[in-house]
Amino acid sequence: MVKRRKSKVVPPPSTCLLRECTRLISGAWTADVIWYLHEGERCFTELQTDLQGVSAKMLTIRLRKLEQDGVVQRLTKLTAPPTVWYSLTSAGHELCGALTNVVEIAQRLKRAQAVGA
Amino acid sequence: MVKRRKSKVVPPPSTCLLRECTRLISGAWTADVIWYLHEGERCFTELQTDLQGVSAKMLTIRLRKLEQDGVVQRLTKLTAPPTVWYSLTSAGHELCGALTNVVEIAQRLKRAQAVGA
DNA sequence: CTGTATCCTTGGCGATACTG
DNA sequence: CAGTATCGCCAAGGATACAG
Repeated sequence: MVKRRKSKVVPPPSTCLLRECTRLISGAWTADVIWYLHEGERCFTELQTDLQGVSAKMLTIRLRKLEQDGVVQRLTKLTAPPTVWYSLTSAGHELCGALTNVVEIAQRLKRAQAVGA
Repeated sequence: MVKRRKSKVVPPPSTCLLRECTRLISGAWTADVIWYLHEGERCFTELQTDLQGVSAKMLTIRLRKLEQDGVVQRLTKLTAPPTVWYSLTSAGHELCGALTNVVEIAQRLKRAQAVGA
């Protein structure tokens, strides 16, 4: 059953250019995954440790989405206990760099706020 | 009543540096507000029109938060029907620039994805 | 080890009505 | 015009258990 009250799930494409793009880094843990992957190749449990508090479910979802978006690469190594390694693509590294700029500005704003208030 | 089951609202400050920063641009319409404000000073209803679909409540919340974060400025003009003008601070413009970089990368990734799939 | 499936809670956000 | 207050829905995401 669809159950639409008015017209909820309406994606007006005009103003959504930005939203489509911010969707790339939206969601809990997304930025964190990119951040920790920037430090180098990591396997699943390592990431889960790094992100301290993320559930396996969310980590999987985020990694799948980022892989699909071309931000991270998945590499299965057929070792005795098979492990999977994740790393950033070149675009992923670029994205991380751009994100870093945002973070810097955010930090500066936070400091300014702390001084001001 | 606080009602904690395990230890839900735990804000471990170590890994949360990034989250604190991404929090700045998180939430529906936040990026859009910054985006449209970048084009110049806008009043409340103009923004509401620009953002096509935002409720007054959310717009107010976003503007208040962005103002509090030092991203936007609020200026009340005591005209006959009093109007309020919003604009980006200098930091806000920087933030918008940084966001633009992210958007560019996101667009490129989207094109690559369209080609690849 | 690396996930996947299910259940359940929380709060983000839309809708609506009211105020100065 | 520029908000504020209240209600309610729904989806994001945490917890847990299970699978390859």
